[in-house]
Amino acid sequence: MTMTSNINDSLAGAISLALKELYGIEQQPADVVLQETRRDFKGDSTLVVFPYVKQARKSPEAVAAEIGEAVKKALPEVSGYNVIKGFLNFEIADNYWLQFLAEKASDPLFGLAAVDAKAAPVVVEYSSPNTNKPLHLGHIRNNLLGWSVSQLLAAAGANVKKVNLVNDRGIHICKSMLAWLRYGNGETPESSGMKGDHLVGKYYVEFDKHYKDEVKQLMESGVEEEQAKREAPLMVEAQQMLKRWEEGDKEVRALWEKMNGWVYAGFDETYNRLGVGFDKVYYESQTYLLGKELVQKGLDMGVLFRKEDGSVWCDLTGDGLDQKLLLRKDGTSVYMTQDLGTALLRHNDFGAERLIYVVGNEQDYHFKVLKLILGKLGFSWADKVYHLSYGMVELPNGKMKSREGTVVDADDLIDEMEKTAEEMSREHGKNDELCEEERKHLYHILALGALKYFILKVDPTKNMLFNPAESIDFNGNTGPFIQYTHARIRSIVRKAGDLSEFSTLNSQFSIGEKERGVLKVLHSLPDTITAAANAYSPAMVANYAYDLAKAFNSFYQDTPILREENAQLKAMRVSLCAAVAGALKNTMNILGIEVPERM
RNA sequence: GGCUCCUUAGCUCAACUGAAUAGAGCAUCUGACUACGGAUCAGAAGGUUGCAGGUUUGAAUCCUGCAGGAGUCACCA
Repeated sequence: MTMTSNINDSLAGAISLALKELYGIEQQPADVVLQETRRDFKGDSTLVVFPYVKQARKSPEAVAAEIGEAVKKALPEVSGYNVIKGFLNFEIADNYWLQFLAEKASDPLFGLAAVDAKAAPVVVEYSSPNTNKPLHLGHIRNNLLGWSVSQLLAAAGANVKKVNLVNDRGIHICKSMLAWLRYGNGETPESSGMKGDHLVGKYYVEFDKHYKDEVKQLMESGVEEEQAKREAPLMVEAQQMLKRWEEGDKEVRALWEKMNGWVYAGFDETYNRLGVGFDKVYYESQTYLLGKELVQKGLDMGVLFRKEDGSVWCDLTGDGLDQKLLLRKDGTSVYMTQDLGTALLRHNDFGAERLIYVVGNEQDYHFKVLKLILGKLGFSWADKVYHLSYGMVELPNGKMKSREGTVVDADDLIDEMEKTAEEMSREHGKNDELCEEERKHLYHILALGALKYFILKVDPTKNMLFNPAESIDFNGNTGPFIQYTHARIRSIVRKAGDLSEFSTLNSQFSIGEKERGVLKVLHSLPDTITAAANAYSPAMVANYAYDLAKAFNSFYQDTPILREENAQLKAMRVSLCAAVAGALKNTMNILGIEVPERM
């Protein structure tokens, strides 16, 4: 006998049938809600019968008992049931769990859906940095989320394409360029020994400093603040530079290319360390013109309008919003203009089923407007745009502020984590067999395991607090705890050698509570991945991996595995170990976290 | 000020579409090692789920009001 369906599906089907036969209640199997039986009660799967008692015209206890009896008769996998108030707890036979282990959980790809490469892709945009300063903690959450959500959707069967949209043009870039010209003395990454993105960032800060001085001086000479900000010579010059850039001025373009090149080299290094990547990279410098064309089209269609000063707007007052600027009076484009263009381009490039944007919740308004304007421009696919809006990262002493120097730099943070991982490993590790290079790699994956898990375990939609001290913790609900569990299991499996696969046919044993506990967590993996993908929530996967590791550790602590004398039982336990290791590896992989063989 | 979101143990976080006694980790305290890897496990303590109402057989979850916090309302991105 081979297993065809999941026990919960069987239960739902049988319950649906029983409801109809006993009480004439029409309830589709898909609508039958089953939940895991709470630890304190006997059973594996629970049906709450309260919703049916009114129609059944019987007491909750009676309804539960009648359904229980009918389901038990219908399904051989149900070994029994018990009723407590309106809760019907089904008990699932050992054989079901053993068969599940042998036939499903042992598959290295258990829980992962096959990807149809021909299906319309789901395009995930994430990272999308500005090229005027290096990546910081906020970008880290974005990058980890983007990568992980992509992995997650793929695990659920989607044909995912990861894209990055580099914001390589605009007034902010001009600020860095201008400051470098003025104050840089020809400094380069080579001459300074600085990473390119950090060097350019330094001049962005430099601009701000001098600009503020100018504003202050103007105000002291009696100019109003607003006017001073607008008319400070540095600002005027930066704007002129942007204009020259848009006109294709050779000198400006050459400098722009040089400095952006520095930044890209720096970014690539950071992306590599974070273990993220893209299928396609867009540059706004190559796409913003399309946005301008769209604006012209909108004007022709009459859904946009031009003001007297020449600026172009979209009127959204009918949608309860404001008017939105799309082109400045000097004809240069703004953020929204570009995003309109890139959305169209991306739609044309991929014929996407969904366009997902991993962008912070500070831009909720922007995306609301983006979808509205796309709709007004007549694009039926506007509703395929999905803003995966994630919360801000805060520090124990409040928000990150560049002015106050509280920005946590991505590269520094990774350095810190790696140092700590090395210290921890030297103290606790069992890695004598590893060579120097392997050890370096180990420190790296432990450091990133800690960092990634710390960030991804939190519900993406919520703001989170990043406590540096806790993020490098290796105990409790952390990445390294799960990595450790994996390494330990792999050690057992290696020692077990090639035990012949256990067979459920002649198994002469019953499974213990701890084993059943682990099997049940394993069993819920496919459902967890589906639910997590629907919710775009790597956090659900992270918490799953932790639950599995904990269930396993508890089992491991008081159950002999290699010391077990009953060969069948031993084989089953080794098989269980291997299955858990596989599930940990796959779920951590969704989070972008590598698991080591030893640590 | 308008709009959006948030508030769960001392701290950081869970709780899938409303269901049994709201769960973990950290920190604190107590146990378990000549170990199939102790970076572990077992246990104790810790809660009026911001406050006040309402809907429901049943509310952390849904509705209303209030308080506190965040974001946004740019010719920045």
